[in-house]
Amino acid sequence: MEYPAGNPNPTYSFHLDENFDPFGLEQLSDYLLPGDGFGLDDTTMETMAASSWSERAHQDANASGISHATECKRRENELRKKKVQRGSRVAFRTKSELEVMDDGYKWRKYGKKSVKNSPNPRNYYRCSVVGCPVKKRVERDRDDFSYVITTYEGVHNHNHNNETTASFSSSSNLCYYYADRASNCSNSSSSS
DNA sequence: CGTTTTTGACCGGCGC
DNA sequence: GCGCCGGTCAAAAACG
Repeated sequence: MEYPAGNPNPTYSFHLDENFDPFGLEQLSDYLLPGDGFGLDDTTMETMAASSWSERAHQDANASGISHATECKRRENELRKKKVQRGSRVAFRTKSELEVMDDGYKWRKYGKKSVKNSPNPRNYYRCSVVGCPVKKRVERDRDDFSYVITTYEGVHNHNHNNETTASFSSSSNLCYYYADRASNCSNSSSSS
């Protein structure tokens, strides 16, 4: 699929320029939640972050019928392993009707899976540049379908191509990234 | 005709 | 072990 010129999603506010480059936020990604920790509002997220996802773990433990302690342990192991194996990881939650947003890179889809406890499928993409290790996942928020969760993994070993980044016009928007501290990167840009 | 999407198969980890 | 679950592969189809 070829992106239309400019940003296909007018409410998508993140830029790859000096202001906001998610790929430069490696230090934050150390605190990211494991995969199924998504789908929270910011209040819950803050609570969760403060308690090491204890709250969410509790919910999931109840849902799957295992003990809270076991679920917490599982999550800890998951996070630790992924930190070692995968390095940096950053997730965004964006209000959008479109799921695929132009972030300045070209992506090739390589998988699609339905995930447990969510009616929405998860899509897997890899950076089209050969040898580049970066992957991303895109899925709708299980709790609020008007939001899209995009998770980036890894760091590009090349520059983003300028053609697709050329013109960005974005209005103000909510865009949370999942880190130890909930950040509202609401951003209004008047550039065209 | 080269590249990307689609989609079921496959696989490895983990809980039981 | 077995089955579930999330992630990836790969062949064929679709695309432009």
